[in-house]
Amino acid sequence: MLVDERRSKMLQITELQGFVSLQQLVDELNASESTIRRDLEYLDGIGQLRRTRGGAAYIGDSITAFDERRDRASEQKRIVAAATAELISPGETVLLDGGTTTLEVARNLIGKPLQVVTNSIPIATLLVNQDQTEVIVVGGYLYPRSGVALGTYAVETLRNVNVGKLVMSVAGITNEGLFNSNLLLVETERQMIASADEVIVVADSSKFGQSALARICALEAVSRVVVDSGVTAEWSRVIRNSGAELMVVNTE
Amino acid sequence: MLVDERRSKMLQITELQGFVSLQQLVDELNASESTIRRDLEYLDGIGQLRRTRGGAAYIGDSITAFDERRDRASEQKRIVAAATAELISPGETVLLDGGTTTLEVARNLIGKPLQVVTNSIPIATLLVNQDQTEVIVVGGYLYPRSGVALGTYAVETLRNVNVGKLVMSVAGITNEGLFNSNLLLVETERQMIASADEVIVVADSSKFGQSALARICALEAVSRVVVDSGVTAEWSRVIRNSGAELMVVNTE
DNA sequence: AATGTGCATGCGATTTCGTGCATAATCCGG
DNA sequence: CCGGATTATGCACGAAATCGCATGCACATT
Repeated sequence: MLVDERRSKMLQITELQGFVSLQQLVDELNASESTIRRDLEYLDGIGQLRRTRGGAAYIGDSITAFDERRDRASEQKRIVAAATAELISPGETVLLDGGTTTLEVARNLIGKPLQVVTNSIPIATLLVNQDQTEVIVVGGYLYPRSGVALGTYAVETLRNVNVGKLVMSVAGITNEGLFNSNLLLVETERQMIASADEVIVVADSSKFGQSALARICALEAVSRVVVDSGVTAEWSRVIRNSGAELMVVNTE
Repeated sequence: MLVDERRSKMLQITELQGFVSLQQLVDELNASESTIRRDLEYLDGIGQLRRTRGGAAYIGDSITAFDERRDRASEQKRIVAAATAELISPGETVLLDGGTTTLEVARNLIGKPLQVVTNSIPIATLLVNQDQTEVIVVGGYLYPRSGVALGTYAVETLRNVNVGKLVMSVAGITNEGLFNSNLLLVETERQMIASADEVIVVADSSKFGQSALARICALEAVSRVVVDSGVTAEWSRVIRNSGAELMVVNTE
């Protein structure tokens, strides 16, 4: 491994986590403790990070202005997201919708060789520097706060795309189908569904029975639903009757 | 294999990966270690890449360019970027190309009510949460490390866009016109120019006389050039003769 | 006081670099 | 077409930089 390469990876790890222990760097970079210390000394010297006892901390000027530590997913959401990521095999082409849950899924996809299509800027930011992942970003009007591209341009681009699997989250699931609370978003998601062979919906059990402003599609359009173990037997039956495969993840 | 062909491939490999080991170049190009060393020496000499122990690193607009020490050059870049931002009036629609310089311009646009179109994920990330700024992101294949969307999708989207001003940076400026080092990037930038009423080029004086792999356009296509005060009288004359307005920013 | 953890330094081993020189390829004027 | 000149390439070897291990010290905890 080259010197610059190693130092660059150190910074990447540090930025992603905020803090790193010296030991973690030793493990992940396959270098000796001394080498890591010397690198830290150098990087601290040029002001790229700050040494601390036992490791280092990242300093400011975050290019990924999305504070990933802010919208940290709950433990339960993380487990469901990890299970969803397991459904994606290396080499696949997958379309990731925006949202904190799918962002968490994306985190669990790091390291797999994949082609990822997304309209979410946070997801694109997360994956763009992973060498195994090829990222195609869907353009459009950027919705503030959530950082997802919506609208005509997004729909138009998606129309020219075809992917194996779509991973999306929703605001509500009822007998009538899937719901979300934003019309632009729903319009975009409809095209996503049309562009995907298989539709995977990630939801937590509280979403069942919840309706929202706009209906995305019927349950029949869904191939698979991933949910935490809080889901009731009744809703499990509804989902299975619709033809979707239900995957309940143990989150106790 | 021809000399230029080999060196061109070296640059291509280096740009794509960010780092390249000498050994990898030896293997992939079927040349001896000495030859590669001499090529690296040459390419480093003309500023196309940076030699490092054991290999080479890509020079250029990369969002992971951690080695950018806080020297006078980046201070210059900030001043020039700030002056460029002054050219943009509230209410305008502006297209921002990717790159560290244009990112710096974007920082100076914060607070102005604007409609910003960009193919740069870092710029989109920076501006998406500013209430006064409406962001339209251009989709496409995300180029690793620099975080800009390129390729067919990007060109296609840009074709349907029209903006008042385009702000772009380049790798080189000669009598022949503007140059950049990446074919996909150049293809996208050509469409940007076609979609803009006014083309503003931001450059530092060291770029003058520098050529690169691919030509973007002739000087006549440029409306305005912003540059630091290191530019020579001769180059100033060349630019003015081409019909572009030259804006020299005092960076002493 | 004993123990544990982190840090800086010195030193030998290893890798990489630059240079000199011989050989091969290419160019060019006649 | 040819022969000399120029340039490019490959190999070898001494010099220099880097890496990893070991040692000793500082500081905190038990």
